[in-house]
Amino acid sequence: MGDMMVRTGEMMRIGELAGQAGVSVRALRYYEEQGLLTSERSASGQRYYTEDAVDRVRLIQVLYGAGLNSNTVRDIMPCMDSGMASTSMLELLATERDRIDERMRELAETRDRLTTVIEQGHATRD
Amino acid sequence: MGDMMVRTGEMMRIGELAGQAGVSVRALRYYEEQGLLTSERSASGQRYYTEDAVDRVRLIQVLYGAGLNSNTVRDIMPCMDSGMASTSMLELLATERDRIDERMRELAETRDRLTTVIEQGHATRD
DNA sequence: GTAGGATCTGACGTTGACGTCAGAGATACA
DNA sequence: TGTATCTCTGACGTCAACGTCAGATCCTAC
Repeated sequence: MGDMMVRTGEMMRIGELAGQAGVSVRALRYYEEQGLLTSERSASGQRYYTEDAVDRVRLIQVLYGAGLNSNTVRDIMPCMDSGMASTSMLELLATERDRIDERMRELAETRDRLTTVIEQGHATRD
Repeated sequence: MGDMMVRTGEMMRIGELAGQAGVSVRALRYYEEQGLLTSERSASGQRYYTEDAVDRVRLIQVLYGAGLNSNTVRDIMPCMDSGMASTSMLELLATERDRIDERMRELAETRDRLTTVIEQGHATRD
């Protein structure tokens, strides 16, 4: 069965992809379920991935980390790959970027607030 | 019963606090449950708050927004109020501040990545 | 004193990105 | 050929910060 696959030697199975990308096997299945990641299947249904899936998974993680949800990630993944985007895509991208900027401003404010308390605390400790 | 309360005139009930602080009534009860917010109770069990509860609730929101959980917020609230902190508190504060800094770095990276794609998209559209 | 809104205490529901488990088939290696 | 490990598909569990609902109680205004 294995030799019926094309380019088997160059491909990896889900466990190795999980290891290389630093996520769980469950997460990879979830990404596929959400339409964020595709895989070739062997005749018996086993998933096989090419090397570039590693970067793709890492990108998914990064976008999730920035607070985007599955739907948004699915929408913008194509133009992250291709570098091409329609006008509406560009708007979406800009919206998300602005959201991230706003989030960073909030975080900066909170950090400054913490810093103030820390400095006060050090000053009080004399 | 009402005239058994002290300083009733200066205090507000939960609905008004929710309105002034911009959160839900349910959220305020949850904060109390988590030990983040206290209230005086009337003989019949109604919650009453002073004006400064508004700022306290907003601070809770800000800290939640920065990704801190209830336990951490409960731990650092005292020194946010008093400006005084023990050595271990200062460490906790610094840890959280560093976490926020790290988070901001991640966000900046993602934002730059989105910006690159946006600029590529605009360039392609000629 | 009574209608109507505000508040009370449980207690179950929600959401998203997975974790975890069960049972069965697939693969790799001695 | 055996067997240890990996992978498969459901499907239910988790966690945090609340949302929502029920039924009872409270407060305010007329």
